[in-house]
Amino acid sequence: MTRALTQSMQDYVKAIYGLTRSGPASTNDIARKLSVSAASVTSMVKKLHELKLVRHTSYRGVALSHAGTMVALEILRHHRLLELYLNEALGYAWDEVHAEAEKLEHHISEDFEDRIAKVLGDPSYDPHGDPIPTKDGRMPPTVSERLADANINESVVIRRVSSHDAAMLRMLTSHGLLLNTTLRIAQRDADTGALVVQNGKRRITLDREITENIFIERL
Amino acid sequence: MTRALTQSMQDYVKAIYGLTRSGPASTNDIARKLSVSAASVTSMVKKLHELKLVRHTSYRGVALSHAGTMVALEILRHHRLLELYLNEALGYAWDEVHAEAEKLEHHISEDFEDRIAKVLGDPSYDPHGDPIPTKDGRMPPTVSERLADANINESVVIRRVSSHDAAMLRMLTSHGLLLNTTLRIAQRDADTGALVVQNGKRRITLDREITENIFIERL
DNA sequence: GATATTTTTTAGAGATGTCTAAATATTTCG
DNA sequence: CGAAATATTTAGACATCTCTAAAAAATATC
Repeated sequence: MTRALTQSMQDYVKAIYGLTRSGPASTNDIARKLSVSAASVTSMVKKLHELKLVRHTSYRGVALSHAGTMVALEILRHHRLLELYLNEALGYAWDEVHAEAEKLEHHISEDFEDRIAKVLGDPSYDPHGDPIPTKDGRMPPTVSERLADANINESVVIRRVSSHDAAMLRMLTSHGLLLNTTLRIAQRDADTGALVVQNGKRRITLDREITENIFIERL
Repeated sequence: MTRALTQSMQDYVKAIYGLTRSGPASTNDIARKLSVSAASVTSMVKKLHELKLVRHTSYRGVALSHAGTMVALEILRHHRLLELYLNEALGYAWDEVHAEAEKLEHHISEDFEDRIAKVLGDPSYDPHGDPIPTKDGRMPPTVSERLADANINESVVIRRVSSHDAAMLRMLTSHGLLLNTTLRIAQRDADTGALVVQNGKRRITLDREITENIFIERL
């Protein structure tokens, strides 16, 4: 902890982390993700650059520095530990945890973080199957294959649903598509990419937007 | 919930609540309690007055309106439920709960409040023995007799320690002076008002500042 | 390759909540 | 009672984070 970052700064760092999985983030991307104007992003990015949390060249996009990445991972650890805690200790459903964790993540102490981690048995994954960064900034391994890319007739297990869209999560729940559910790919719509999957006796059609956010393990 | 109050407004409302147990609060009192300048208080009080949360006449002190009191009680409910939750569910000591609850109280949802209340069995008292306001703004009964006013040779039970001073709470812990501990008043220093109390085999001297914050039940 | 479109940045302003310094009101006390 | 001390308010400034509008740079299109 070099110095206290404002909540706003933390939100930007977190947003940039999420947007730079593959290459630098544009000003517009960040603005869209945070629902602020592009001008606001430019000015905040300038501040983060001065704090050495991001690298930025005008008109060329933004990337986190090592220090910035560490900050992002710490926030992500808070967020995902909270999600799991809300789920396991307080009975929140997986579609409810995100919003509450979002509000709390900036306000818990290191001590609180340590205590809930301990109560949870030092967990590696949150209720969506997303990895919880360790205290020293390492990321537990995760499956990276998308349901969208599975083959017809293949059997797969849902290991991660990387979405904060509560409506989508509830829809999956209603069809019995939870973490660790095994399903078989029945058919694929050549035009839209939508998949029909077989979950036990149920057949469910999932459009591409959904199948791209579901990560699987092949059987 | 008429509208969202800023955290700062909530802090002022809470401070005013705590200062108006007996008569209106002065600008200076509020400034001292919140560690801000008197000028800041004047300007914030003006805003709270416009929101109809306080009554204020220039140079004459501030009091909460009914609406303001309801806001204060809701914040207090959050705070004390959190304190108890931290204590019971996460193993925080009674001297550690205040600081953490202080940070979280503004950021939990109604849903979170309801869930921890339920887990705790809808409790009426926090780890210091302070009453937890009900959801509809009623205050559970509390003892109001101070240890400071107990008589020599009287036996009393500690029912409430209304202090956020962690050092004082740790000192009490170290002498075995916890909630529901029975003790006997051995002697009183006529000058300073300090009491010597007998807790089992231990004799402990408590100065007036402390005995005024310990509330008791007479036996 | 010049022009049009899109993206990003700069400039300047507004809201919030804080401050200090100065002015004004109230209270205390000789 | 009137002067001194204290308390409160006003005035004006500053930091943070946001915005819109306009300018500048980069990219796309004909």
